[in-house]
Amino acid sequence: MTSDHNDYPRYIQALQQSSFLKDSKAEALDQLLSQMTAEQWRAKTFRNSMDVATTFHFIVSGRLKVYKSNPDTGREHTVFVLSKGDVFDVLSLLDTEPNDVYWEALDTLEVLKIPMDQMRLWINEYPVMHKAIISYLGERMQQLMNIATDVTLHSTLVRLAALLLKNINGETRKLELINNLPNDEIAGLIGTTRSVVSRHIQELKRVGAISVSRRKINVKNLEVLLAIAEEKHLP
Amino acid sequence: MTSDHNDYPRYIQALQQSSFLKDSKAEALDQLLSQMTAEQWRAKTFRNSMDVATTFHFIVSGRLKVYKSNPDTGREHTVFVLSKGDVFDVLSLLDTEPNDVYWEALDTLEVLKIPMDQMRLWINEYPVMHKAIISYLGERMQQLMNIATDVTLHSTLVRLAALLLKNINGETRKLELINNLPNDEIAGLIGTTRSVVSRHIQELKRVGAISVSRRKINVKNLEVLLAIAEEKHLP
DNA sequence: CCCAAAGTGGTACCTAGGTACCTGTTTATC
DNA sequence: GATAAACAGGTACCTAGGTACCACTTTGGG
Repeated sequence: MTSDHNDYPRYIQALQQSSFLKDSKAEALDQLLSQMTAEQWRAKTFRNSMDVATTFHFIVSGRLKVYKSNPDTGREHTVFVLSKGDVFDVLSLLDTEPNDVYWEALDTLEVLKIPMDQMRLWINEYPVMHKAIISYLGERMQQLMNIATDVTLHSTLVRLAALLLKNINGETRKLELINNLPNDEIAGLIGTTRSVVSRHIQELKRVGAISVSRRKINVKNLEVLLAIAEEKHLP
Repeated sequence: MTSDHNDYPRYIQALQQSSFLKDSKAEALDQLLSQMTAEQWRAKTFRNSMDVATTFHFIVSGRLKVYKSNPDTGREHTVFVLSKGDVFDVLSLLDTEPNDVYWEALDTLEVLKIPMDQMRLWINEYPVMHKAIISYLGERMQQLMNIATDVTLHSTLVRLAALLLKNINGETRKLELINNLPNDEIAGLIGTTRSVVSRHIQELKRVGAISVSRRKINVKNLEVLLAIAEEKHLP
């Protein structure tokens, strides 16, 4: 892509905002963007590890879920929801053994893509990137450790309350990132099934913690939600 | 520690074997070991993130479990079992937010320790370490992703069978790393409770997949175990 | 060597959460 | 705008797995 492209400033801004590239200089980003191609994914399009192993992606807008599934039972577990500034797949970038993971667009997704080899070359040209990658991986590892143990250490109701709290914007008190998602997707995020989520949403409405209108969850009572998430809520 | 120490050759050998240090030169390892102190942990001694945040550890011998727990219920989930050549805590090394994790010795544990700051300095002197750390983190992340989704995607029996298969030595057909562990600890590894493990061990004995003698599990029939792990076993 | 106390494993009972079935709601087609 | 098809959510029923209780086995102190 050349710098006279219509969306060039918007793309540069998206790259600048990425925590993955946070220590990179402007000219390095220019050089990177010049090698990239823009692509649109319609909602619900998905790829697996094979498909994305040879291309590295930056998200410009939209949401993408990263999940594993059991084809025999149809159960899914969503590990991350990625959005603006996030990248995938970091593991392929590191040349680890292929890991069968799926990526699926939750909305219309705008990505910038670059061949994996070129991305590796670019990183080697800017050694400061190694530190950035390490801290990115460290953060993700910590998140993964929590996700890994959450399912066994806490009940589904507690996990649902914690999920809502994690995604509330401090100022607007509105849900971010996970708003507008059907019960299906919420279930995947806490490692359970849709019907259990539905049941718990009824319960949370009943105790006045939330209200639901047109597929949007509104938090009504933070204190109750906190009490549930911290397992202080005696039903 | 000076190079005239009795166990010096054994320690050097342990460091050489570590995948974390695999690309390091002999003199770099000497320099590292010179700054280290040996320490023994008796079985069942444990530390949390606070305790180990300021010291970096290398395991020389023995096994160490890394786990999270819910103090309200007493449930525990073991994330990793570390042994000879493994290191902890990598996340503290990266200066990420403290993560409340516990470490507990499963046997008598021999570690080499070094102040965290000195470890950071040493790494910065040997830039090849950055790549080693990245690939170490990548591998662990992949493992964590599997652990995170296993609990929701597979039943406890399937997870137990898979755990046994993962720890069988290809040649001797004996269990490694997890042998000799009480049902308690096995339960922590697959994210369930001791009683469920006990019940499943009865079941596996009944179908002839394993036998148990003096707290040691012996795999009798790999095919049956594989069928269960791959969910092809119709009970 | 005896006894207490801690450690380990087995199992009956019960409940959290999963399956299956249903109703209502939105989107696409002619 | 009518109708089908896909999508979304609610809930009765049932089972996998957790709790609680027991019995046996090992360890350590006098």
